[in-house]
Amino acid sequence: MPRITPEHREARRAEIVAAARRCFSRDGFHQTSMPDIATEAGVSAGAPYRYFASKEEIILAIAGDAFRLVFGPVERLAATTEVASVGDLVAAALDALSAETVTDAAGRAVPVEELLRCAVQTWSELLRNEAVRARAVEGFESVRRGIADALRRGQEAGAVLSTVEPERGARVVMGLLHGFLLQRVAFDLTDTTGFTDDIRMLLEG
Amino acid sequence: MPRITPEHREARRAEIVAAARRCFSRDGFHQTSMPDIATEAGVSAGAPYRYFASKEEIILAIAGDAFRLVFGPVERLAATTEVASVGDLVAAALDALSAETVTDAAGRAVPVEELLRCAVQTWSELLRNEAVRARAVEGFESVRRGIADALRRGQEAGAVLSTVEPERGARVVMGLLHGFLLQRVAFDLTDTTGFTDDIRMLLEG
Amino acid sequence: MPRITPEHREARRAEIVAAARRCFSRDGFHQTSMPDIATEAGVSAGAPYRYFASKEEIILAIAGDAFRLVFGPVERLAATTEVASVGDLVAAALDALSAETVTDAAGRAVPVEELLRCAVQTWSELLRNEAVRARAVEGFESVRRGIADALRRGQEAGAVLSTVEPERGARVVMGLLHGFLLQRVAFDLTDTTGFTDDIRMLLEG
Amino acid sequence: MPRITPEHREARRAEIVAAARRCFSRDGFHQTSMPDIATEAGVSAGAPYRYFASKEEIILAIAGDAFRLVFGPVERLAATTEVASVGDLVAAALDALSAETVTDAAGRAVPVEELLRCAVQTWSELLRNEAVRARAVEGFESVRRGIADALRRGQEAGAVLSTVEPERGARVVMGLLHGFLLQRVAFDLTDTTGFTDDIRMLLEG
DNA sequence: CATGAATGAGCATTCATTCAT
DNA sequence: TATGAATGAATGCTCATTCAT
Repeated sequence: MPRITPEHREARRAEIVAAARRCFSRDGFHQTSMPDIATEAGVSAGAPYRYFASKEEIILAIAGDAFRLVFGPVERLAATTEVASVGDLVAAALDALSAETVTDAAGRAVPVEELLRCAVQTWSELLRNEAVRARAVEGFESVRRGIADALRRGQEAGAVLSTVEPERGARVVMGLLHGFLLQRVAFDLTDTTGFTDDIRMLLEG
Repeated sequence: MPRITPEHREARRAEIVAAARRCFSRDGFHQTSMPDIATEAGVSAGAPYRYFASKEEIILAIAGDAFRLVFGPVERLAATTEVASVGDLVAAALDALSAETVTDAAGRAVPVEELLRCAVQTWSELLRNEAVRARAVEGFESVRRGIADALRRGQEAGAVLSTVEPERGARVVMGLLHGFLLQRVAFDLTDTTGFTDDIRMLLEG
Repeated sequence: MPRITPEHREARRAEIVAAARRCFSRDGFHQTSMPDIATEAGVSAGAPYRYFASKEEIILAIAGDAFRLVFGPVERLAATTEVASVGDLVAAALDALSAETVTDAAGRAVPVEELLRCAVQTWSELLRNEAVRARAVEGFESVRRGIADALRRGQEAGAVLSTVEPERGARVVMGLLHGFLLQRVAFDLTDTTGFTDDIRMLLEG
Repeated sequence: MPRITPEHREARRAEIVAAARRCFSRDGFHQTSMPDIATEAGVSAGAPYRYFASKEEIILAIAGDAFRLVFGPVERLAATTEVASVGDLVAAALDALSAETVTDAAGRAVPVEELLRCAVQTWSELLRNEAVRARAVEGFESVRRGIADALRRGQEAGAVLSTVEPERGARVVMGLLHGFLLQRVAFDLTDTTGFTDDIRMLLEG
């Protein structure tokens, strides 16, 4: 019989992840030391190792979150939204990405800004870390499939041109979303509405 | 009087940069040590310090190259191309990004793949390195201006909708280019033609 | 009044010692962690500390066992055997050391192989651990005295040369026993009979 | 062209080995930290890593020395001595082991006491370190062969019983030598002459 | 009594950088 | 100039031990 409840354990783990996310967001994966994370979490130097076998596992957990949480609203939207034009779809997705926080599986609010800063670093990491890459690709494909479905439904409803191939069209939409995210987090271009309007303009004339 | 000619010195510097680029592309900025770079360049451990004050300066040099060289062809294209539709512009840009190598200021061929892998890492780096950020923003704005000009010329020629605001429209085009580059280098989606066709389809119906 | 009986307590302690012995034999004193021992014993991480104040105390207990148990049969033999030649004595001792298991004070069977592997490590340990040294010396001297007595009885019976000084002759016999044990456990030379025959040959011509 | 001569490099390496030997002899392999070794050698914490890839490599080097140097005189003796009785052979060997120092390949004097204390620890180490074991077995077999040869020559000269099988007789002699070394270093029994006399007495009546 | 979570000092190792030659 | 040996601070990680429950 454990001395702490599974809930407590889960909460402690979440605190460490949150601390790591703050550190990574602020200083980067490689400029953050394990003692930094422990200090930020207010625990001892050894404590994180009771929840993660290595620093890489923490990075992996956060890389997974970055994709899952950031694109969670987009996926839900793509699955449920009324059939709409491509412009509507992109606009709705960017809108979903513009919240201050998103909610994780346990209902905790996670700052989108932190997640995005970690997500960009994940792109570097997946270049030579197979575990990170696998998680990123899985997240990417999941969102892409969701968007492709939405495009398909749009075509059935006549709101999307039937000449667009949904799978490939979804790739272009993903490109726009990633492109926007990069501009927002790395180049401080945070004007979502303007970007959305411009896309509509280009797409719909 | 110098014991080595400026040309020799410049060539030696370029060798070190090229070695660093190979290492960074293969192993990442932070998994590459200065001795690694020296070894890859076939010089002594101290040699790089005669050309760069620190590892950060090498990263900075390569970050600058990554943006300048990758987007150089796009800029030239935006400046010189016959006025065209937005689809044409994007297609031409992606086409330019699909070469095996680009040529640096001294006429040396530089593998695009290496540059792109460094560029993605630069996005991480600029999050907390002001010097890298400055260089990246400078490159970004330069390309964006070029594209905006091209859009303006397109509007004058009637090939681009006059309702598009060139500066902001250029931002969307940059988003598409970055989104494509990320997919190519991080998610192995290398089908340029398909991507281009899909963009055209979405843009032009 | 205790919640567990002394018997239970003693049994639990013996389990921990046995687990530690297996770990030490397999991985060495210093490559075995306290959690390793607890896991091997199937108890909690804190449990060993209710029976031993420190890891060193466990090592000490096992060091004592190593000498006491390994040489127990030799001592009994030296005390009880019919007077015999030196060759007989050594042969009988090596024979006693060749059993699969020996029996501890509480009647538990303990694998000789494990004890020997711990004994060899004890030789290292006693070089700088006074407590271990004391226990080892005590065991050594006890066995040596037993062998000296046997030699004395042999001399009285005319089976051992009267010119042999028993105390010092016993030291040579101990050297042979230790030398054999080392060869067996460290150099995989397990041919007891051959070794015995050769000793006889050398001793008795 | 190296900045230090190979001689200087070799000397530096030898200093580090000597420092490690002192530390290991005093505190044991596992109680000695790499910083301890560096401090003892009067060099920086990183310096040993320019000569040895890891702590294990230092242990390995010293394990090799322990066997080679300690038994070097014995091997030379076995190879060159006038044919003699087994008692003479053992006596000469123990005599050779009783010097204060032995000389390594480069002519440096190495304290025998230190080597022996390291040798005893090597017996522990070889139980679970294949590299150490290989080196130890190689040294053991080499000496044993030398002793077997000496026995064979003794038999030819009529000084050793022809019924003794040299290879196996050599094993008994090795047992006596190891047994003596253990007593000397671990049990403070340093009286070589007494031990020798007793062996003679037992062997030759 | 027993548990196992938590601690925090300690360790092996790396690496950016310096500087005597 | 160029070399490469040396430095030493910093890092990821382990583990003996404690103690609240």
